[in-house]
Amino acid sequence: MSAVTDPLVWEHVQPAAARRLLTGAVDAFAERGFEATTTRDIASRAGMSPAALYVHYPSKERLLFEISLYGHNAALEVLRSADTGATPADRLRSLVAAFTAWHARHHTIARVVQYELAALSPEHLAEVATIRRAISSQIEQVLADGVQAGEFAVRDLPGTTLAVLSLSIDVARWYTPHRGDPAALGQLYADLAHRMVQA
Amino acid sequence: MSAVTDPLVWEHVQPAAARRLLTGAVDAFAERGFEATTTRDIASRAGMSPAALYVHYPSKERLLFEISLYGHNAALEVLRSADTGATPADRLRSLVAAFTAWHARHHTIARVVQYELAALSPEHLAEVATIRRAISSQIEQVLADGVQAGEFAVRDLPGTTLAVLSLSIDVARWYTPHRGDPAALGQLYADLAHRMVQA
DNA sequence: CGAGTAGCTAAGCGCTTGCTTAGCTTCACG
DNA sequence: CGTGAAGCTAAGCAAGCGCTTAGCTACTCG
Repeated sequence: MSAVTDPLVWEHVQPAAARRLLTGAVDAFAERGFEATTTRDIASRAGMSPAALYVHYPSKERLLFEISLYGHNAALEVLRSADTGATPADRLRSLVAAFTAWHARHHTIARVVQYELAALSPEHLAEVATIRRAISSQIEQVLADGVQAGEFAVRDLPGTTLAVLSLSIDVARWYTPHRGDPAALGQLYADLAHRMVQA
Repeated sequence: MSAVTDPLVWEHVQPAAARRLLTGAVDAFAERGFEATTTRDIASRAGMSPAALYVHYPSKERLLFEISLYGHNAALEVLRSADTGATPADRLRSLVAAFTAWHARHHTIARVVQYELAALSPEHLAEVATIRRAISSQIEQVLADGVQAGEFAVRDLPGTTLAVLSLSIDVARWYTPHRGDPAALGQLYADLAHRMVQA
């Protein structure tokens, strides 16, 4: 049950106590949701009293925002560095494989990223929404390039973009480590996505 | 924002006051999640005092369970009556179109069904889990039939089953009425799913 | 050494939560 | 007409919530 988030991902968070609080919050938010998680729960996962949380973060929502912002940026970065390949087909396969594998490998972070948007303040939501649009554009561009090159046959470009993203995003909902290797899942999904669009 | 659930769907819930509470709960759970929804919120959507809720339902969780159980059964029923067609390809297209359109048309119910499982009691969760397995089997069987008939080329049957389901389920996360006609979306997704598996 | 600061805890404040109680009104039915 | 059940509300209870306060300890640095 208690899937403990890899602390290496959060090495940039200093001091260590702030990092322990943050990883505890990721696990709690992913397992039970933001609203069902108490500040006492987060603090006790970090081995501290509830008040210690407020030494490092001004509110529970701010903790969520830091996780969500970092997670969105990480996902976008994964896409940007995976947009490689000679043809649109190669690029699409690389993008989908990387995006899917990220959602599996970091499924606790991904769950917070994808399913706790409603708990963000309007200002914070607007900030991550910008990143979400960039993520979506990255996929849409490759599909458009593939159509232009005659490699892809796509009837509804925005709809198909959303479907390709959907496939990877939904991994965060159901994935657990016993469901297999993230990289293998990425390959399977790259194949499925490619077949969805190829001419 | 406040997408009001079609009361026609809940005609079997009697008396009318119980139905108003239930549709209010569906809307509130879909918009804000089970944990963020208060019994006062549900009651006020039904135009009643908080105590009136307990005349009709023993707890907030029971309200969630009735919604979730009904929603799961409705989704399974939609699949069972859509499993028609001469070939596995026709059957798959029909299943995916119907399942996808249901998630769009009833996206508030679907959101509760797909994203509030963690708030159910262990006993209630076990009950809906049975229905979820039946839903999954329905798709897996068609894919297996298609492979046997040589119509489909599927490397990883459980993985592909999950992917096909994923595509439709994720509709509940992002769909709003302004995103177009549920039936058209169903056709698009039927096409995408078919292409994912065809030999 | 002495002062300041960072990091923490015990205690608790004001408020909201799910749910209960007591009692009122309406209406079917002998 | 009288009685009981059904359906509702006003009021409120105990528990738990996010967050604050006051104060302690350990460490850095002039």
